[in-house]
Amino acid sequence: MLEDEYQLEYFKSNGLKRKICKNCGAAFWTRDPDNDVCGDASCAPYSFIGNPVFKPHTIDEMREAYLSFFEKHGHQRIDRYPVAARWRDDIYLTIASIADFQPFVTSGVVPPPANPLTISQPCIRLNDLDSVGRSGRHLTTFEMMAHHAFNTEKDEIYWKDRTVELCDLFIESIGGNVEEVTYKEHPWIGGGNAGPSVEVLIGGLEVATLVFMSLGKMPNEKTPVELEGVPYYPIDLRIVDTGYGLERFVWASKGSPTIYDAVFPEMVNDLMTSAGLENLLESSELAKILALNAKYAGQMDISGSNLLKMRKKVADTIGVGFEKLQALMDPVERVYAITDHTRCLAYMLGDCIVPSNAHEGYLARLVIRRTLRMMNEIGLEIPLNELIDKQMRIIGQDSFEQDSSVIREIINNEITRYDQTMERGGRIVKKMAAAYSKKSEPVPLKELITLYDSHGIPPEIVRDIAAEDSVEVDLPDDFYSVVADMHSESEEGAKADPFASLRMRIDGLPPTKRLYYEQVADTEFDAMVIDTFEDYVILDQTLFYPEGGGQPADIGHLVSENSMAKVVHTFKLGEVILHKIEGGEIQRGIQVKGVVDEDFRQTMMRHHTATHVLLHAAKRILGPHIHQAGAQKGYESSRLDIRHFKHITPDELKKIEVEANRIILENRKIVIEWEDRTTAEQKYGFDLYQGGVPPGKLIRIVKVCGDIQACAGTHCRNTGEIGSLKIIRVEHVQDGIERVEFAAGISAISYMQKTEGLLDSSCEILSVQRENLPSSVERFFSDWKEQKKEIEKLRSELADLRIENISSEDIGGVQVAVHEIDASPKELLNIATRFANEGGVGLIAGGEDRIHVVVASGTGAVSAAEIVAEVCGIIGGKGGGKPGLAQGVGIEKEKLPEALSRGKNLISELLKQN
RNA sequence: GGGCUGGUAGAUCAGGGGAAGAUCGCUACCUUGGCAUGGUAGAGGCCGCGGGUUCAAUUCCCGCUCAGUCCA
Repeated sequence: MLEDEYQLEYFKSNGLKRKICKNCGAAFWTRDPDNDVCGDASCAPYSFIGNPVFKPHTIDEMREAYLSFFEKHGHQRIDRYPVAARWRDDIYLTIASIADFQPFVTSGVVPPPANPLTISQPCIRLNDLDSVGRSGRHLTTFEMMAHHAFNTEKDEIYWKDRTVELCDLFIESIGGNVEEVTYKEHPWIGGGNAGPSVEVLIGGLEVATLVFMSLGKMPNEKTPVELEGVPYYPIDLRIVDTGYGLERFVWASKGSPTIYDAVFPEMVNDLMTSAGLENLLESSELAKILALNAKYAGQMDISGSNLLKMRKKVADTIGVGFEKLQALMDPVERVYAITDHTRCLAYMLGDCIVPSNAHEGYLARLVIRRTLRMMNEIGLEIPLNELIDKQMRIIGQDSFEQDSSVIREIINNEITRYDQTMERGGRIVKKMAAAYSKKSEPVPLKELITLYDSHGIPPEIVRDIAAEDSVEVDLPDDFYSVVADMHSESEEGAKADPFASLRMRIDGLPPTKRLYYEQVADTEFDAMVIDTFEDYVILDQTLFYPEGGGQPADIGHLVSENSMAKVVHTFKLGEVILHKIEGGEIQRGIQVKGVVDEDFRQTMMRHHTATHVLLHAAKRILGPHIHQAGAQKGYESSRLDIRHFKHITPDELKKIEVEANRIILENRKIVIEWEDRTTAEQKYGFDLYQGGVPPGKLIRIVKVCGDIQACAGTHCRNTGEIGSLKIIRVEHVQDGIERVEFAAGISAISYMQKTEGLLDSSCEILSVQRENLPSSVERFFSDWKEQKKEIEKLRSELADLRIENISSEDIGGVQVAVHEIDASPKELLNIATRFANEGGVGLIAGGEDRIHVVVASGTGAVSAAEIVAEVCGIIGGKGGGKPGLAQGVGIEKEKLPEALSRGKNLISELLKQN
């Protein structure tokens, strides 16, 4: 394993000794010769509560103390990243400071923004949602203060000794005593990487983790280390990945009973008062309970049913009844959780997450709904909006991109929606409860799962509603895990890299020179064939744009002296561009002329630039929160997905279209520059990465009329070249994401021509002018409806008239009518039924090509279905129905008389039998 | 991205392979001095869209779409 990795010179020269914890057997380092436990809460209970281990700091003071400490020690301070990890496709939320630098910096593709650096990164983790508010220490949102150093063989910044030294120094700088600190050995594994790591513990609390990322799963020539049975290989880039829990430092500096009191003193106070719990705040009893609670919670995992166990333990220790304790703690815990959740929401919404039913938007909705439910449970009257607003003010309004008025609107939308869901849910539950009440059975687990999974009604609410009808509910403690398990069953493994063999093949080839950036207007170029295999050709340089950034690959031709090949696809693997060809013979080493399909390329360019223009226009019309959520260019049309919290109205769409075309008419110059990544990020912010995060130290910045993005696509030289932009439709792809489909340039014209074609052909059918089409269609539709009704009425009258002329005979006291009548199926039915209604039997048939047969029987003695089957069988068809009414069809008209008389005989036989 | 619900009258929903239903609301009339109410009659439906199976589809199957919801 990694034992040797912890034999630090720093430890030895500063008098730290390696010991084995007598409780858990883990190795740790300490200055205290009498200390024989590792210092983790499970081995050494919290001792800092009521007895702070640092000088008191508020959140802001502690953060500043940390960042300026590391600045003083040669680190560059970096602004925080958004909590929505939009530069990652594997996670939705920023869960650690190092997440900011994954994957490109940590894999060595992109240099870090500064080296070494320090940052305080707000992180959101929803894994322990249930423990938040209860354990005294769990939070959904926390700031991970960190310093990172990225070491390569050429450029060694610092490694383990210096990291631990800095940790000691920092602790001292805030008034901590390093004699009380233990460093616990704790090999770290995560996300394909691994390395030694130490946990920094003081007063029973883990306040920081120092990770030394130095191993990776990818095999290389170096000797691997085995961790948990998996070999890990030393990697070139060794990263100091530290994480100091800001909130925990503040907590340890105040020694309050819970982390919430330390971090949100003002919020907790206000909420307690609003919830009518203000007198509790004074009580020393509560403080004692909370401290005890936090202490035990530190020692055990309180998820699931463990929470109850813990509460019983607390109740026993202080000699209070379990029920009483529960009643006391419930509202307090809710207050804590609400305090935490509203800060979480402030960050989520402030960083432009829009609630939705998918992706990170769903997580925001989840937190909103939890918060609303808890607010409801303790009868908080303050609107959720105000709480979030207040959190944003405490954090500092400038830290957020999103406008607070937009957040207000979003929250109000969510509340309405939640109310609707609950109302709908209430009805469903009521109905279900009634059903089980009748059976006098409890509502089974299966129903609860359906209610939650498909209708969003939490089982607790089902229980409460069902209780009103005194129906029990079969609700296990681990309900949510049961649901989670059910979902995880259908997961699939990751797909294999489809290009693995190609990658091997092109390994060692030089990067292809990309001409398409410099020679934007050109479509022809000369190149040397560097390699060719299967259908692929690799050139030393190319004008063909490879698929990427939502822009499809260029197509065209490669021409050699004696052959011509069609280029059907172009794509990039690493730095090498591959051309897929059809037909023709292209050999390695020869010179070729490349010809890019001009019309295709120009259309792509227009569509690409138009995408930027459209985004900017949407931002102007809808508000500053508009972000790109995805984009795809095409030949006939392209689409742009934008984040917005409600449907775009037709009126807004028109305005956006006009605005976009205005920008085109202004013929604004498009500026494209390569800039240093770090400076660009500082200058323009993370809005740069709306279309994804490109790798590289230098990034290509595209500026279109105030819209600034890192973009690798090909663009027009000025907005006028787009020609025109026509919005085709807006589609609601998922909650919080609207997809705008549009066409630019000639494609826009083609689209309009196509639409006009539809209009014209419709007009032609009705023989009306275009401007009269809507009114004509309306008239036709309402006429159609009216006439339909009129026809039905007339038919029924006709049937009335006809029936008077239709004879029936008395068979065994029953009126039987058998006739062929030329009428529609519906009318036949009408006539037949009239006989049945008076206790008789009607067998009526009619029609030309398809002969419909209807039998209606008003007597139990004759089964209509039986008669119809028989009659239809004779005329080569089928039929059936119920005993009282049956229908069928047949095609052999010449046999109808025979069939009818057979039917009549059958009826009389049946009647006589009776 | 995946799973699960659902789309039927203005609203809330029932039904289910053989003539589209209930409740509330709406309109008119009756009861009353007037109102609440009670009674009677009536208007109001491409049973989400497109395809398939079937003699017959609102109902079964497939695709789409819209809405809801849970999970990653």
